[in-house]
Amino acid sequence: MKKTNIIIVDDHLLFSQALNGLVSNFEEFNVIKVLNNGKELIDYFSEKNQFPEIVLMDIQMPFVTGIEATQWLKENHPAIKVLALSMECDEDTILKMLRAGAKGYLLKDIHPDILHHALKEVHKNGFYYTENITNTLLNSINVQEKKPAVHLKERELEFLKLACTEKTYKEIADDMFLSPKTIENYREILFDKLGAKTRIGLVLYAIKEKIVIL
Amino acid sequence: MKKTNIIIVDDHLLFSQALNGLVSNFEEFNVIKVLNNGKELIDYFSEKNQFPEIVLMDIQMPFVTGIEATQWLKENHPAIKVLALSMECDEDTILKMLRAGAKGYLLKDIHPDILHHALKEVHKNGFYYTENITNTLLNSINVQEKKPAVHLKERELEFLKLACTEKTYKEIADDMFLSPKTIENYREILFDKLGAKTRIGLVLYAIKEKIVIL
DNA sequence: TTTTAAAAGGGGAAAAACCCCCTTAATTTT
DNA sequence: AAAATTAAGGGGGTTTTTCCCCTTTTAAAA
Repeated sequence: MKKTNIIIVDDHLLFSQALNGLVSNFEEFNVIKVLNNGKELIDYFSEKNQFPEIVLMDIQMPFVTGIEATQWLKENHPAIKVLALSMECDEDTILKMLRAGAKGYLLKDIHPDILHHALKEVHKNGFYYTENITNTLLNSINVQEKKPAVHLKERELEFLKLACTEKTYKEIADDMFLSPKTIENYREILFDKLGAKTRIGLVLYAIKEKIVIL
Repeated sequence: MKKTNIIIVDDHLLFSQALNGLVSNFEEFNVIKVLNNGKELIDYFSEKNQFPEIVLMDIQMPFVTGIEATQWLKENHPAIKVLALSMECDEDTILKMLRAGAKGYLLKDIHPDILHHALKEVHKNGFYYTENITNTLLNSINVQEKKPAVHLKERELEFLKLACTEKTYKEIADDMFLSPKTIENYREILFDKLGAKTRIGLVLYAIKEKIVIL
């Protein structure tokens, strides 16, 4: 029986080697390469090398993070399935990874049997999602409890939304029937409240907090 | 043992009555009311009536749909759990319902035992999500397909990502080991390619196309 | 090998964004 | 009624961005 090929990407050598030994013992799987970071992964694929079916991907890595590498794989080798393997369990990281296209997300302290099962599932069904992940997804969809630390007033919100367009402040002032100087005031207030230093910062905040939806 | 109170909301009288009989036979549950549509549900809650723990909610209904009613419940009686019961299985409807706060989603042609199990789960854990639902959620998050009509080169992409930060072009130039004037070139090229007029436009494009993930 | 195209860099100027500190009027709090 | 807060507006400055048109270097194609 042909084994399913796997690549491991992790910058902790000790861990990645241990993982290598572990996975190599699973009879259905075969580790064809162990890489140290996302950069190496991209390099590996850029050369004409043997392609894996599954990549076991760490998240925090130097140069190119697991999130970026996963995104790159999604765009360049969409058939390859990424199973994230991380020590982070914060919602934000999980979501970013899933959005980047990961087919599963495991914590590093799980039992080897779980890993084995997850690998088989990913190979068979194309994904493996634990209850934990499902909950995270649902939390992210049921926004409600996400309390913005800062409370924005109506007019500030209005300005913020307009700041997320290509209008100049002068044009925004016209739209809001205010003087450009007043708009400058709103800008400074929001810089302060949101911890931004430039208009780009305002835009990033507004999108992140879903104040504007793209 | 105190039974868990349930309200059924469905405009198909034949079905809602049959469901009533069915659920009333589950020993842990008790149907306290059968309503015909979302409007009646809101009215019911607006009077001082006995509150249920769980609402079995149909989706397409006249006057106020199941989605609207669920949203209303989330805002006004967040402790009450909604289990959606529908004939629709299209992704969009499921997502809307989940976003409105439904704790589960079942198709009407399931086996009564599944309904029983789902009700117990919802009561115990607060939710019941089938694999189908999980997949829908993930599909909605992995919206891959839409390839940008424009092809961006590696370096342009790199610049674009950096443009989505609060760095000045000068700082971006340093990061990319290029002269600020070269960066200006990239900017102009991207303005042209992406139809942007300002840096804000670049940011909006990059986020929309998931070139940067927030 | 010439031609062509892409990548990198530049001058100069206008517009927009950013910064700090300040005033006035209205509203709210105390 | 006095004090504090908020909304609106401003002066005058620096920095950054935007714009247009141009040169050099490098790489690829004919």
